[in-house]
Amino acid sequence: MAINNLKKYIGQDLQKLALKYGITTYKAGKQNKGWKGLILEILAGLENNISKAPNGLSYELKSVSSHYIKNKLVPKETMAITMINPQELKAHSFFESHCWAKLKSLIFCAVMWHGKNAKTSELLKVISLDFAENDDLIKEVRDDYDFIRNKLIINGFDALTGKDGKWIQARTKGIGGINPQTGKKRPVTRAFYARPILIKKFFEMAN
DNA sequence: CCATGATCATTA
DNA sequence: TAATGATCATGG
Repeated sequence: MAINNLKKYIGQDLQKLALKYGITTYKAGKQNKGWKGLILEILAGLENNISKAPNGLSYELKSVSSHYIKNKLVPKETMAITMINPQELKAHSFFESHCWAKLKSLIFCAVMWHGKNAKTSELLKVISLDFAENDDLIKEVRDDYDFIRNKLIINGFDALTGKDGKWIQARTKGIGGINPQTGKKRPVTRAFYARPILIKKFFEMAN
């Protein structure tokens, strides 16, 4: 079980493990922002399949930067869920979506946040969550999804913003910057993100 | 190029 | 300072 594999590493410095498995954490003064996620996938026994969604398995592995405030674990940031494909978003309802497939069964890792550009990070906590289609929380998340979906259908992809949604949002997520080959700006893409209050809920549910 | 792994940096 | 938008490395 992946959970137990991960729990063995609680309290350890993930950077040392990343080094051991040959994962780049920094390069030319910039951080590989995904390194924590990659090392956790290896530690869980997932064979680091970077390919598309279903991870090949029945759950989704996520991590989030957190810190302790008065002995309580508090998420610092939002969490990326999955990319938005405009065609698929139009065609699929929430429970048919990739977004739901990833959310309904996930393993959630809290990692220590040591400030911006910190090179070290310990694994704090590993929890697993399973949702049902009739959970109250899921119904509200579905409402957010439907809102975003309707906006896409009516106003188009460009009308979406990160402001929409109570629990989840449609934020920009892409490689960014300028394409050195063409000199043009790279296309803007979006992804579903879980807002911090949703992550807090996850922590509460695990208690 | 695009999707995956998220965090960084600027705005409001 | 919270929230939104921009950005980085990797691999198929």
